[in-house]
Amino acid sequence: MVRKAKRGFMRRGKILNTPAIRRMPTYLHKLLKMRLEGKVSVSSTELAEYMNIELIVVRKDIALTGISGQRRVGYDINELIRYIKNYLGWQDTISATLIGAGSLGSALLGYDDFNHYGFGIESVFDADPSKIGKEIRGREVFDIATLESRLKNSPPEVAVICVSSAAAQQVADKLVAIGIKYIWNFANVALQVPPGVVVQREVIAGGLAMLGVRMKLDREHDTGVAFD
Amino acid sequence: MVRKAKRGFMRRGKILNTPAIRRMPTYLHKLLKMRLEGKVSVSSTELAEYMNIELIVVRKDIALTGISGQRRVGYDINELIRYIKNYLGWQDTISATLIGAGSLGSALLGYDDFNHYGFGIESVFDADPSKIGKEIRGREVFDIATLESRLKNSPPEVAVICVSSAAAQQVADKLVAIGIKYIWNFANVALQVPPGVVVQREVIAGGLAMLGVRMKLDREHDTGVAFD
DNA sequence: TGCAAATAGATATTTTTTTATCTTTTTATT
DNA sequence: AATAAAAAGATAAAAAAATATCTATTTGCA
Repeated sequence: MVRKAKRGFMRRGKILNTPAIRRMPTYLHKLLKMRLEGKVSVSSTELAEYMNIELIVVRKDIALTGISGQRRVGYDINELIRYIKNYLGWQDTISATLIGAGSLGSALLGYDDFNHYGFGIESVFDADPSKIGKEIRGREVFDIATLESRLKNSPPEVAVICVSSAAAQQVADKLVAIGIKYIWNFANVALQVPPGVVVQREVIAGGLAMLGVRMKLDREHDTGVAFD
Repeated sequence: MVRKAKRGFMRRGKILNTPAIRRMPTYLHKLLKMRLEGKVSVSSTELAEYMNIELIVVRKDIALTGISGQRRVGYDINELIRYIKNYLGWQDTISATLIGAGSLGSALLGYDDFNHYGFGIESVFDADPSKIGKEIRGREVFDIATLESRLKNSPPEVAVICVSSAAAQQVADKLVAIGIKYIWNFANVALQVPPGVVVQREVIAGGLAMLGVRMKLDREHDTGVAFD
């Protein structure tokens, strides 16, 4: 029996497969490594074994990128790298600024894969006088008070927030003010931003939550249930 | 991991609602803050507005914890905190060791919320001679060569891997050898571990992938589609 | 008192994601 | 050349997650 929805659904056109998108960098990392090792093709079986996930998931994910493989052989590694990057919008370099030069910010600056992913952090800001003017991983740390004047003329596409949760909203407001539309937020707060501004939030403790639940389940009775 | 059902299907006794579990720490963080501010009850409406997600999602998530709310009022904050912690298996302290005292490891050591979440990093190991013996965030860094002798008698429940991707598998092998069953892996590799050992992997670039896809979609045609 | 509004709780439906199964192609082997 | 096996590709089904809708309860207020 069909019951008519009052206002119907906004069809999204099936564009954002979140879990699949999140798996892509892992494929990419492995593929880049395989390419360095001189390999030229890869099967979904191989990737599934590496990732410890079901073969069919890998095939579906790869299909999302639109690539064609060769039966009985697999996919051309170079081509697959290109297709994944393209699917993720990583074909050209994404310009970024980092706000917060603490240990997390420093870790991100040192994250080698960003080079391969075309993610370029071009400037670093902090409010801590003991950090301003110093270099972190080869980049000068600017006073956050100068953020507007330094960036407003050609703001980067993305801002990465690595400040304390107490300071994050204030930082976000500044970023919005200079026209930044994409924020990657590592602070432990849900930022309030105007419509049109996209916030991608990283909740570090999310993984700990998964671990906790799994430990609890194991304690209760051991099951062979897979989880991610 | 290979779960082969020739025909029909296997019923999973337990359900793991991954997205819901990952949202829990965010609720928890907000609730802890509200409690500090002296609030005693909270409605799902309030939490939904804070999180920028649908009200009904919040209600479903809260229902998972098994708490009962009061109609027209909401949930008792203290009680909800307790229920969420319990749902996540965070009611007692989880003992942990950290391998890798670089900037990411340091960031985790400084992550205040872990205290509230009952996650206790009790020891820190590194292979870098320039770090061994030094203190990081008040903790002495031990030589990873001493990992076995120091931990084998009473291994912590969880090990956090914050070493380079090149070293991660080797570290994981050591951890498995001393009987650690839960690994929280921040290195950019899929670790190979024996059955029974649980690896929770944090893929930092996953969020960047989401951002990239969103930017691409916006470029192609501006839509008002929400995403996470 | 009675009504409106806010909210939890329950149920139903839709959409998304994962998993299963079937089909085709290609390669290696006998 | 025939055959078997490995892999992609296609289709179908099931499970998981999100969303919509309905119901009951409580509170504040006219």
